[in-house]
Parts: sequence; C-alpha cells; structure tokens
Amino acid sequence: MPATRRGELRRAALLDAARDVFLEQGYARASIDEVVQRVGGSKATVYQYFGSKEGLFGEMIAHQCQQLIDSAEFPGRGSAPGADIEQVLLQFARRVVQLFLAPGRIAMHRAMIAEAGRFPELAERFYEAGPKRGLALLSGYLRGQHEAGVLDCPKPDWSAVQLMNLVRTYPMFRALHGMQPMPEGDDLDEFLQHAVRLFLNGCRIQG
Amino acid sequence: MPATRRGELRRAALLDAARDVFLEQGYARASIDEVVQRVGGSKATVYQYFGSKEGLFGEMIAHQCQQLIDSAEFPGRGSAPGADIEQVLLQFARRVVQLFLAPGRIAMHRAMIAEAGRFPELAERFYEAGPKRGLALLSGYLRGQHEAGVLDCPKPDWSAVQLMNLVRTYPMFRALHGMQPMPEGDDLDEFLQHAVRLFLNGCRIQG
DNA sequence: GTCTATATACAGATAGAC
DNA sequence: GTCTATCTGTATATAGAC
Repeated sequence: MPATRRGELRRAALLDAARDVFLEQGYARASIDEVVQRVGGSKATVYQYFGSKEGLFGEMIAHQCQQLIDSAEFPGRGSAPGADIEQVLLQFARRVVQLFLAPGRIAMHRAMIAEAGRFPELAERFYEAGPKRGLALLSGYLRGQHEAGVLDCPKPDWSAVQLMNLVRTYPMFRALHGMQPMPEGDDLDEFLQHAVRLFLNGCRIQG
Repeated sequence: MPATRRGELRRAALLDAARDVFLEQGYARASIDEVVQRVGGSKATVYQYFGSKEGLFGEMIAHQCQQLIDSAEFPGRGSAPGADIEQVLLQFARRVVQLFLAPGRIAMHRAMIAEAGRFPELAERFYEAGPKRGLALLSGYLRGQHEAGVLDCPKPDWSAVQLMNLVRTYPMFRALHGMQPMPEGDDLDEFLQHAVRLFLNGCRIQG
C-alpha cells in the first residue's frame, strides 16, 4: 500500500493499465512488462504494491467490481408502481443487455471464466457485485406484483432468474464466443420484446 | 498426418492427452512438455503432426466437437407425437443440463470462451456441433406443436432459444464461475420443472 | 519510494542421430 | 517416423543503486 499522494496515483494508474492488458490478452498471456510499459515506471513498483501477478489480477478485478457497483443504476428502481409491467420489464431488459454487452464487460467476463478455477473467490465477488444485485431488484419488483395480484409469481427469486436468463443469455452467449450479438436478420430489441411477452404470459394469472 | 498404424495411435493418444492438459490448465498455462510426458514419446512428434501449439489445440477441440456430435442422442427425437408436452420438454431439459454440466464439458467450455478471441472459427464449430443441433431439434418439435394448434409458437426458433436459456443458463452460469451448480437448498429438478411450466404457460393458446 | 539491471526458470520450436 | 539434445525468446521475480 502506498503512503504518499503520488503513490496513490501510481497505484491507480497501474490498476487501470492492468485492466486493459489483462482484458485484452487474458491472464496468462498478459505480461507485467506490458503493464509497466503502458503506465511508465518500473516493474519493481508493481511487486512492491501487489506482490505478484496473481495479486495484481485479483486487486484489478476487485477494483472493477467496485466500479460496477458504484456505476450501476439498475432499472426498475424508481419506476412508478402502477406503470405498465411490459414497459417496465422491457426497459429493464434493455438496460441489462446494455450493461452485459459493453465491450469491456465481455472481456472481463471472459477473463473471469477462464480463471474461475484458480480464483473462485473473485468469481463470487463478481457475482455479488453484478448479477446478484440486479436479481434482487427484479425479484423485489416481481414480489410486489405478485402480492398485488397482478402476476402469478409465487417464487419471485426463481422468476427473476428466469426473466434474466431469457433476456440476457442469447446475446451474451454469442458475444462470449466471439460471434456477433445477434445473427443476421434478427433484431435484438424484437428478441427482447418476445422474451418479455413470453415471461408475462407465463406468469399471467390463470383465469 | 501419420501414415502408419502406429502413427495413428500416437496421434490419437496425443489428442487425448492434449484434451486433459488443455482443459485442466487452460490454453496458455498448458505446456507441450506436459502433454508429451503423459503420453510418452517426444515433443518433435507433436510438431510433426500438429505444427504448433495452436494447431494441437485446434485439432483437439475439433476432435472433441466430433465426439460430441457422435455421442449426443438428443431428446425429443423419437418421442411419441401425442406424448404429454410437459413431460417431453422436462425430459429434454434434464438431458440438456446433464450434457452441459458434464465435468469435461464445463472445462472445455471455459477453454473455448477464454480463447474465443483468438480462435473464432473454433467457437463457431463448437456452436454447430452442440447447441445448434439441440436447438434445431427442439425448434422442429415446437413447430409441430404450433401447427397442430397445441402451442402458440409462431417463432419456433426463438422459442427454442428461450426454452434452452430457461433450463440451461442458471446451472451452467454457476458452474462456469466455479460455483456449485445450484445454491444450497434449491433443487435442480424442481428448478427445471418451474422453467418448463413458465415456458408452457407463456406459449399456451390464449382462450 | 522508485528505478536499472539482472537472476532464474521455463516455454515453444528445431536440428540431427537413429 | 521417432527420439535426444539444444537453441532462443521471454516471463516472473528480485537485488541493489539513487
């Protein structure tokens, strides 16, 4: 840990450069030399602050998770209670996809998955910083609709997972595999509408 | 390409060992030396057959994809036309999860995602060997149900993607991130039933 | 606290004997 | 066609000057 003001800046700059290098090249291919070269300074400083390559990676991921938490204004929060459910959920779907498909996020996700076996606690932290918070918000919204008798959602936690999977998985799966988000001729927003409608039909109160 | 019988066996043994090493360690950490050490023989032979580390990785993945195609008896195929839809789809869901969560498959999936940027054509091939075939079968089944007036599935391709996402994503997501397949207290099969029911409700003919 | 220079190790790839 | 021995580059990590 740096004690001086300049040290703080050095440390932050190193974390930023490390993010770029690790996410561009993956953990194993990334080299400390390249991180140092981008930010200026010397390798010894890296080892002073982070101890090792694993340490640098770990703190970089943790830092990213913290930023994700700070920046995420999840949707659903602040939507009027009586607003049209389909519109609220569609808005939510668009925001989730936007968050997950941001270029840096895909790269980070890839790096996480690649090293999940070696850094299990980081994957857990990532999950709690991102998906878990979104799920909690969505689940709360669905619980409210259930209790109001608008939807049939006896298990809002599971329903939240399912809606999230419906809207997020297909484009994310393709992006993780290096494919275009949607195949030719398909329209992402139309796909999201289809997913939300399926979900709403599935949870409709049976008359 | 080996010409002798013994060469064929050597090649096959190398591919098997390569699969283990790559999937255990990931592409970058894996070393040719370790592959050679496990199977016996020498490094030069590897370069004779596969040209480079990338070549070995590529042919290993291709080989695995072929095996996946050969071994996959996808469900839905051969189910009686009049069978109960919920049971057919539940059976399908169980089989899909079983296939995707097999230990080797998760490791392979991780390796694929990690290197998807550098080997885009491999990801494509994997997609066609696995998910795409499952989706095609499911889509055909759903189209039949739609045309028979049993389900409301005007876009069976999208509906197939959505059902697949509902049943597969959550356990697979957790496995990829090194977490247990299901959180404590939740039951996988109950989750699958919940997913299938949501889907069927969503596609039910509106009366 | 930060830099330069270096130790140490190991990886991918190849040359040449058999 | 297959092996042994080796070349060459590059990575992590550290010792010691400023």
